[in-house]
Amino acid sequence: MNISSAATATGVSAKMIRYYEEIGLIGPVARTESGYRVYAENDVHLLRFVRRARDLGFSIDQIGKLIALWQDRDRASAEVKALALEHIGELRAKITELDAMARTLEHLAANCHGDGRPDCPILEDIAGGSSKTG
Amino acid sequence: MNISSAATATGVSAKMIRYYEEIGLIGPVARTESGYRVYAENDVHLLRFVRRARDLGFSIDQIGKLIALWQDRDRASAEVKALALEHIGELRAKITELDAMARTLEHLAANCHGDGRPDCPILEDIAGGSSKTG
DNA sequence: TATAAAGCTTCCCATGATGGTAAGGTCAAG
DNA sequence: CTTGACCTTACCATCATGGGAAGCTTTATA
Repeated sequence: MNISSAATATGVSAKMIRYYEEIGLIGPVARTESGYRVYAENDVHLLRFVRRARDLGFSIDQIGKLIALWQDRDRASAEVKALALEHIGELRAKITELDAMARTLEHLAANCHGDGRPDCPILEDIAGGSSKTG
Repeated sequence: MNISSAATATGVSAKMIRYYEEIGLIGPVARTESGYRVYAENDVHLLRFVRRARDLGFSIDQIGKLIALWQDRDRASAEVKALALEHIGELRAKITELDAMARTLEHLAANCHGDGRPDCPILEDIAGGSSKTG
């Protein structure tokens, strides 16, 4: 299977497949005599694993660890769980941060006429740097 | 006021102040004869504005528009509000996306023993690519 | 005053994950 | 045997930020 078939089969672009190989996330793959990459079932499984982990928001670095655990028959599930919980913590922290921004803006927007007049609590807040919204 | 005083006064690093100038977000600032940047009160206000807008998650591009509106006495607050609502939409969409990831992982982690055994629904899900969590 | 320390300037590199493009080799179909 | 589709590597761009080097200026100190 060539790289574009592997890309179609896994949802990982050919560009990213080469990148993952370059940075060592996945090992070097087999090549034809002329240098074309050749993907076997195992390689496709691995690429699907990476794709799914990316969809769950894991960083490349975390995915490297997940792959190592996945391929280690003697892993302790505690290690996997710890990695997942760490990532959940990052996600929840980011959500909290974004939600604070959104709530602040929602308060400001609720108090903005949104008509032809120039008065605008949104700009006043950003200019003033205060956090009060009502 | 030199660049590092301006940085301290606004919470924008000297590095970023130069960058904002370079990309045209803020206009070129006054210079001493020897080429050192000199910041007046107005410049400091503008930098604080940028800083606050960044804290609210606006992109550089959006901040450029906010600055233009801020400095336009004849602006319509509707334009500012539209910009804010657009950004709120982006924030809420991102939050929804991250929350879906977090909830999926929380389900998987809840079903993972997290002990010395290798069995792990987290890895099984990522490897299997299915979305079922229970 | 001479010298050292601190601060300024520009320029280049790196991040993380992804996309784009260009130049050149390869393969399959007509 | 040509054409077109596909592969390879190598470089550039994104977005916002930080790091560092080389060289000039200003300030502080002996």
